[in-house]
This record gives sequence, C-alpha cells and structure tokens, in this order.
Amino acid sequence: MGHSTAKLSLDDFPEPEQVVRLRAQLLEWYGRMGRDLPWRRTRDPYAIWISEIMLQQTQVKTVLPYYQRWLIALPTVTDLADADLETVLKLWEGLGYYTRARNLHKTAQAIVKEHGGVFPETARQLQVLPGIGRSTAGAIASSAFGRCEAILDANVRRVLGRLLAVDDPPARAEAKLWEISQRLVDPQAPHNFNQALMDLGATVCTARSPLCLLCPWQADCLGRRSGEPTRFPVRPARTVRSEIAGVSVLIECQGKFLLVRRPERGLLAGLWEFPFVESVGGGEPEETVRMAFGNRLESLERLGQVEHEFTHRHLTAQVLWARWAATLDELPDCIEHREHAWVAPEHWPEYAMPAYVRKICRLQCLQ
DNA sequence: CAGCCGTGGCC
DNA sequence: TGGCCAAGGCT
Repeated sequence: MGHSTAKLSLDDFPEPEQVVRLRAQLLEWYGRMGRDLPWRRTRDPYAIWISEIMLQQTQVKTVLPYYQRWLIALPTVTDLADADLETVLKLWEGLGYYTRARNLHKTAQAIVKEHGGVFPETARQLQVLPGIGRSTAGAIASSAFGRCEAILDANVRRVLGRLLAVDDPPARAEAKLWEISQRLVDPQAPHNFNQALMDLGATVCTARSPLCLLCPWQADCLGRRSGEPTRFPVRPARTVRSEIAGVSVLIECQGKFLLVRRPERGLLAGLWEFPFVESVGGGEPEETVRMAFGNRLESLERLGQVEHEFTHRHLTAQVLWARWAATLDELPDCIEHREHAWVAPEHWPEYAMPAYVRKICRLQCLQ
C-alpha cells in the first residue's frame, strides 16, 4: 500500500492511483455533506444556465430568491427571448453586475434564432455565447449534459491551489489550475465531481479559516502540510478605491419626478436614476445643480445625503429636491437626448434602479 | 492583460 | 470600521 506515503505534486500528477482515490474521496464526502440546491434538482439547461450566470461573483444565499423568482416569471428560454429588456433588468435589480442580465437576454435570443431554441451541448459551443466564459461553459456542459468538462471558479481555484500548494503568480497559476481541474474531473461523474469541488471550497476549504480536519483530501493536501494553507493560491493585488461625489436631483412637476436611464455601457448600465450631476470642485450642491440645469429649477431644497460602496469606488450623493418651472414636455438641456420618464412615486418600484437610488427613495423625508 | 463591473456578508 | 471576499467575463 504505497498510497499512504505517496506525495502529491504537479510534476507527476496525475498518478492514476491518486486520481482515482481523490475522486472517490471527494464524491463520498459530497454524498454525505453536499448541499441541496434547487439547480441541482434539474437537468434543464435553461435553469442551470440562469443559475450559473447569477452565481458569477455572487454567493448562493444571495442568488436563491432571485433564481426562484426568475424561473416563475420566465420559465423557458423562449420566454426570456421574448421579454422586454426592462422586464429582465427589473428581475435582476439588486444583483449587481448588470451586464450579466443584458447578456442573458442576448444569449436567449441567439439560442432561439440560431439554435432553434435548443441549447448547444458542448463547452466549445456554449463559450461563444455572450456572458458564458470558459468556466461557466464547463459548468453547464457538465451539469446539464453530463460532459467531462472542467470548471475553475473561486472555490475550485482555492481548493486545487491548496491541494498542490500552487504559489506561482496569479496569471501563471491560472493555466496550471485549469490543467489540474481538467485532469482531475471524473469522467464517470463530471456533474457531481464539479459540484463537489465547489461545495468543498464553499464549506470546508474556505478563504479565511479552512476546516482541514473535515476535508476528505486532508492527507494529500500540500497546503495543509505546509502549515499555512491560506497562502495558496497567491491572490492578485487589489486596486485602489476612488471617490465619486455629486448631486442627485429630484425634479418634481405635477406630482411626477424625472427619471433618466443610464447609458448602455459602463457602471449600472441601463438602470434608472434621478438626474445625477458629478461635482467637479468643492462647490455647494445648489451651485452644482444650477450650473447643470440653468435657472428653470425653483425652490431648491436639501433632502439629505446618501453614501454607497462599490467594490472600488465610494459614492457620496447630496440629494436635492426642486420644482420644474416648465411643463412635462420641456426638458433640461442636459437630459434632452437621454431616455427619460416622469414618474409618480407610487410607480418608482416598476423601474430597475441600482442600490444607491433605492437608498434615496427610502430617505425619511420621502416616506 | 489589467482594469472594469455591484452588492451584501463577514470579521 | 474598513477591507476582504464571492459559482467570472469582457475589453
């Protein structure tokens, strides 16, 4: 029985015996400890695809209610293809990374038009579709179609990086980790194997305090043997945080307020907000607003201030209220060429708004 | 390829 | 409290 002393390293990996043993250990653990998640109870590629996109950079707990609601509203790929982008963005509201929602819409239309409404089954075909990269393609191909494809998400990157103590710089490690994932995935059970790998990363091999004594791979793990499993794999340096400061103006006319739609690209793409003016200098918010809107705003009043954290930005928005001195047909010059709507507060919830705008809607003085 | 793209939870 | 982190992909 040489396996108790066999040492794991990438150079001679895989040794068939080790790979067979690692697969068996992981799948046995998954059978006992795997999570019961709704997208594991179906083989419907549409449902699995939706879950995979929602789960990009987003935790399971956050996704669950969105997933359930989405499948009730848009149960098939045809329903999604036929839906308005507005409906899609509204269902996505609050999940973040809104390009994912636009890409879902685009891809659904491509599947209907170019594939007759039938999902392509190979990772290669899937990866061509908007929003589906290498890992998501592997996840869908293995989960929905039982194909032997590898995945590499944050969980798998951590589990495999520690198993083989990968300490290369991030770019180099990436290629190595893909190679390991591909060699390890079990051709007899690619779906369960990949799901097990992610569960192990999410519940045992966690980022901060891994529970090595509960790990089915503890005997082989080079990261654990090193005494500092959290050193692996090396994480890329964080970029610095920048500041956005400006004024959100609630412009009222006949009981309605002006909403404008953000551009189709960039931050919070396609979502609705109150006109926002970035402050260039350190001037008063009233002055900032008048510079942008001219003198057709009457009775400017301060309603408060909202702060919001993005991953790499901090937003501070002064909130001002003003009365529009003209009619609904006329618009401030800076709004004229943008998609807009005059909306009474009771209809605000029908518009897809980012979190910072929801904070404005919840200000005490507006309740 | 490095920067960009949201939000909520965690310690 | 502030920084870190999460079932990544796009440009």
